[in-house]
Amino acid sequence: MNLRYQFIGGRIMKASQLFYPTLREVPSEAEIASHQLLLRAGFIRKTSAGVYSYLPLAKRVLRKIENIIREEMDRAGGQELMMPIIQPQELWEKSGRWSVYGDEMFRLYDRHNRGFALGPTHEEIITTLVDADVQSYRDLPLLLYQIQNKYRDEIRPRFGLMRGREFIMKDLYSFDVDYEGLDVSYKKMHSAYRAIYDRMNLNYRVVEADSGAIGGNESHEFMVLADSGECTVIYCESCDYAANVEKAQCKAADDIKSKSDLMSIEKISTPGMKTVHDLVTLGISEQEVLKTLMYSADEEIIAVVLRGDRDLNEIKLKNFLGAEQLFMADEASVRERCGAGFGSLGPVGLKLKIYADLELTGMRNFSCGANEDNYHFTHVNMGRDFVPEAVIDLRNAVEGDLCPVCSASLKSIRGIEVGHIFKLGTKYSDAMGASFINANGEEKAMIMGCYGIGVSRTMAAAVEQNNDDNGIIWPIPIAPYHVIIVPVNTKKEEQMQAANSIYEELIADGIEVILDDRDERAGVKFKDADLIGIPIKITIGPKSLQEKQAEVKKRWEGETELVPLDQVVKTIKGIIAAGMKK
RNA sequence: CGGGAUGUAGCGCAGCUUGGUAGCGCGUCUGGUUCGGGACCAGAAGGCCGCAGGUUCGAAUCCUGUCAUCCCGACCA
Repeated sequence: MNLRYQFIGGRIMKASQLFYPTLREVPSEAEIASHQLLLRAGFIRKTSAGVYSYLPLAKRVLRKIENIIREEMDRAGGQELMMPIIQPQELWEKSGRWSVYGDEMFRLYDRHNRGFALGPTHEEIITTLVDADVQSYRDLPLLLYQIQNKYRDEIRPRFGLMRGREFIMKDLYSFDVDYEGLDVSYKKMHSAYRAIYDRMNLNYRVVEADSGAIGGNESHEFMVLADSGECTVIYCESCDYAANVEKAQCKAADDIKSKSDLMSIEKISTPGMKTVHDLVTLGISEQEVLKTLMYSADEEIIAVVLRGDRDLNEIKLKNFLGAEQLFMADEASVRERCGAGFGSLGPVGLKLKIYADLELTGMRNFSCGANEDNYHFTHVNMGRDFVPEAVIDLRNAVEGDLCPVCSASLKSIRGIEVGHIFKLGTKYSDAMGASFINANGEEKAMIMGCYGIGVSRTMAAAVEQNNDDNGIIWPIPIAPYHVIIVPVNTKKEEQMQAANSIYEELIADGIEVILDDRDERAGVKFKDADLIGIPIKITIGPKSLQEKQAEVKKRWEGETELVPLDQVVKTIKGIIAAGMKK
């Protein structure tokens, strides 16, 4: 393999000149490993909440990630372009998202008071662009991508690069003549994404996802597995099923159907009891309680019922209802409609549409609010005491649920969403009027897909997954430098001579290497080398030098290997080649 | 947006209760001794105590406002 695989810029490779200000102490604002380490190791500095400067080491990592992405996008037939960050209001009004996007969108106004958005995404621009210059089916399919800064005024930026307000993203948009074409483009991207994360040596999983506000019907997320992840992934060890918890289906669990006889409904006094947990003090378990939630779905108040210990999945509810807006009803209007406040609600006698979770099918004789403050019913049964509008899958899947595909027990794990691919269909091509003339001379809307990768977030995710007490451990394919050479004492000429000659040889072979020529004590240099996470460290010290040897240590392993000086370059090349392929 | 916390030197913090002109550790600079996992000694530089008002003879400290940052939550009754 050719190690001279990419030149990512930067000629300064001597630590004495490199700008990587390391910190001995943890900045107090940083909570998670990637944030702390990227700050401490001199990769990033905060400019304002959720907005960061990327220092030279970080820039190199970003370039490597970008280059891997570029190669795979190009291989899949993508063409790179670049679109503006500043986007005119009128484009966003055309798609209807100027109002829909809300506070998440940074807005600014020019001297003529014309509105602009700082692009949170680029569907509007690209669709307009393609509309203007693509008229014929002969020009399709088209796969266009860019790597660009994006802006989202997050409610709460957090965790450093994980959830920033300015971030780097690769976004590709596909334009096809029909849905079969979209399937082809989607599959190309799916495998390109796998190739990208494989090449970066990240431990990830592809999961089924909800396509959310962007619209469309098929969607996958690429999750880098890490405890600090903001997403919960539900997956099956017996088959390939994996889904974002927002999407994960719950099976109707026939086998847990209660066999007890139906008992008569009974009203009990429950003074002051408002929560499911309160009822537990009466000897009723959370599994025997029926929880009633009131929602306002496009102005209509509805009731949702599910088992007391379960969590409602609002996305499932929203999708089922096809509602534009869904939020919990306020207590005043609930009291007006139901005659009781939160905590005393139940489905019995309710004159509202009731949506019941699938799991309730298997429940008998449960307890719920009586729609009268301080009273509950026990021995309530669905079908007899109330009839729901629909019985559907409404709850969040949890570990131990049955796999919807193979019925094995599901597991749950945390993940960082680093990639997301969508089938969009014609949502934007319709809105922006992006059409073409097909072979029969008919005008048709282009069928679109969009495919994103959080570049800066991927860098953080890589750190999150690859670190130890001493610092970062970069996977070789995205490490800022492959090798760091540490002469134990820069004042000893023979050490510097040996270090320099290895340094020159490695550079000549296209290997990216830092020579730590600083007049520092060995301990300081070792600590910094570990902190910034360079995968391979070569130590030149008096002990081994006497034997004409250097010490080679992999950052991810404990042992040091003694290598004859004239074999060092060969050894290093071997380690890198193995690390690039892994 | 709701709740909580914090703003004092590049970083980490003390001082604030009980007002009296700012301190510690790390880092930085100079000199020396050291030199294989964040050395030691001596010296030095560095602060509109977030900002704006107010109280007071006097404010980092008390009061009001404001801004910023971080954490939790944002509707599971």
